[in-house]
Amino acid sequence: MYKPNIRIKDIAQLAGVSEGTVDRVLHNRGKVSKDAADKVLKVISTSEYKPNLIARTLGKNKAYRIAALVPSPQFDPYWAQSSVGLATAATEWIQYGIAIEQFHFNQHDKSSFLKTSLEVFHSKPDGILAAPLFYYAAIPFFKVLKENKIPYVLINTNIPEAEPLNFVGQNSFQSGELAGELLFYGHRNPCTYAIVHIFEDLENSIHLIEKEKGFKSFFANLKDKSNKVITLNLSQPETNQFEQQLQNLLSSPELKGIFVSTSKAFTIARAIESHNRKDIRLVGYDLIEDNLHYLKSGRINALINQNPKRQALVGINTLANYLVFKKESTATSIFPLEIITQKNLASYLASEIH
Amino acid sequence: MYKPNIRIKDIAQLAGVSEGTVDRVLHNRGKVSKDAADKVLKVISTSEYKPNLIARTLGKNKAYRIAALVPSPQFDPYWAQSSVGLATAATEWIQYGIAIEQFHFNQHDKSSFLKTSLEVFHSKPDGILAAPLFYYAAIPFFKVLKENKIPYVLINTNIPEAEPLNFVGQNSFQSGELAGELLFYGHRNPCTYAIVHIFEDLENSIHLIEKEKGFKSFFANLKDKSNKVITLNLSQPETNQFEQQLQNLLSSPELKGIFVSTSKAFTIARAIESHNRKDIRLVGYDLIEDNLHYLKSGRINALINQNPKRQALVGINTLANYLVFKKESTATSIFPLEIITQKNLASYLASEIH
DNA sequence: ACACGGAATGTGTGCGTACACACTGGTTAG
DNA sequence: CTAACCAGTGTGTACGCACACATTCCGTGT
Repeated sequence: MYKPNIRIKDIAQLAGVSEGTVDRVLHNRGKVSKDAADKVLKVISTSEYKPNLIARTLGKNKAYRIAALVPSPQFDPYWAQSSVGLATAATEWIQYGIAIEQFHFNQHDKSSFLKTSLEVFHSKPDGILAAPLFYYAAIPFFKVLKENKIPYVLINTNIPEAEPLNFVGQNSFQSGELAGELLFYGHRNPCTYAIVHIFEDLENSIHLIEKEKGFKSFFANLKDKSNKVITLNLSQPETNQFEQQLQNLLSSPELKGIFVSTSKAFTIARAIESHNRKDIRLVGYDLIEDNLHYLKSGRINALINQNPKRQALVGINTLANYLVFKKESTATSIFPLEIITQKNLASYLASEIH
Repeated sequence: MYKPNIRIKDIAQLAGVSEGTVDRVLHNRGKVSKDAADKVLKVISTSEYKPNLIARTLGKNKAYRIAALVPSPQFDPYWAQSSVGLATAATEWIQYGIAIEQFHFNQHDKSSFLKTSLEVFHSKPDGILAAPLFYYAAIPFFKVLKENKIPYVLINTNIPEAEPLNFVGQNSFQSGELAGELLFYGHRNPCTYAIVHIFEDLENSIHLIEKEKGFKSFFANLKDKSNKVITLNLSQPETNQFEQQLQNLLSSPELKGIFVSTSKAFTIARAIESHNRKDIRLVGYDLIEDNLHYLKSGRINALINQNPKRQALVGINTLANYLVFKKESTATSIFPLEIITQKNLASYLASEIH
């Protein structure tokens, strides 16, 4: 059975006022007497009015611009995938008059982030999607946005005090716990497990610190407390210092598991291979090509998928829904911690959004 | 930069005819002189006209009815989740004039499926979403639908020869392989692994057979061929026969892993507990309450999430997009094989669609 | 008493498409 | 010779909402 939706015209008739008044009440445009507003609200509360989104969009016919403040896709496959997500979102929303412009910054350079964020602001967009990799540097930026009433959505790294329209990403603490579980699963004897950060500005990278906490927490909560967990901050890959640090790490026979906190697990995989340490398990992040190679060969045991593409997509979707349809969003879109192994990799690659 | 789309009005102007004539040409309604048609076609060919879907839909203002042919949600938590997905989709699409009606059948009774499918057909829906659990019984049904040009989408179980608009579900073979991997991971010595079907009409359940094949294939492809794989078709749970069969199975000390092919892993978890076999790993399907209990306690080691809710949602989305916006879909929407463990369960439960 | 201002309310138009309907000019039947 | 017909063409309106603009109403100041 089909129940036609109630329209503004119907509400106006039921409340005994004009369509214009109903419209003002619905959109809080003011200039309505309490008497009239009450009548309208009464009808609305008993009638489950749902605006026809089709008509609304057609009526508006306004062009919105969304700016995306993200690391440059050229130098990091992770952010390349994110960028693809943005492009995908762009094609989906273009018919609703939404244009998405990407602004890229150097993910290892705080000043580049600051400079690009200024550019974003000066372009006066209607909404912003940002990956605020530099925690403390980003806070004033969002304060300004708030003052200028420009809505913004965060991906990848959360900054709760920035109070974004939405945060899209994973729970980093739980992610670290999961990494612990994946490395530990099936082991019986006490061993050493390492968490490795690679060339990161840790002070600004709250989410990496959280991963580390979760990782340590996993082992601390085991009944058997005899496992050892060590932390390592590595230098830039392909430098002498980097090789030296790995040399030290991999010479320990007790070491049975390495957790890489970013998408750079493949660099460690290479080192493990050249040291011929088949007994060491390796867990890292993300379905980027270099990682997949080692996942397939078994040298990486599991990857946790952060799904950068979908993060970008969902982020844009919230923003666009907010702008076009005035749909409020939930405060956070927490993504599941997807475990990728040899045998379910194909299914992830085959699914449309992975 | 924003490039406004060319409209019918613009084409009419460029071709020097009226909007009505352009409309007739666009829709092949005839009653157009060759002269006028040529002018219009010429303009169209050089202008990349894209109809505004919003305006088209608003103009049509047609109500569509989608029928969902799925197992009854009352007797199975898995299908309850699927049903929730349908309800969610319904609220999203109602504003586009799409109504979704659910038709439930008894998942253990082929004749119930046939009877309900007839009801669906007689309700003359504009589109159908079906979970064709009874493979061979379903084929003629889809043949009739094809003849009547009623579009349909399949979820859960694929019937390739039915040529649906879309199939939404997982690759069952890979799913079985993954189960093997999850049970095997970390084991060194040869053991016995069992795949267990619970109270299913196997002959009609192609997807369960596929899971079994995948499971066996995993062990067959290992270098070490000394593992043993056994298959078991159990009776209805909570019967004497069921308990007896489990008694036999669990008395084998070599048995180290059990893979339950459906969402009923919790029934096996109970049995393992009462037999006190801590050395047996257990892998099953789906985030239903009884399973979660045992996953949290560690009695179930991992669950593969089939995501019935999202399957229903995506299925309806393809159908609705096809009906409302004439958007063609991809032939299949393969879902990733999501691995759920103790440590990433929370993240799945927290994410909006799980 | 009248003009004025501002709040409250009503009316009308555009968005782009689809389709019903009206109109035109030329042919044909009565 | 007029009426009927018809292909070809143009016009107008509905779809439901948003928003600009027009109108009404009432109180206040002169």
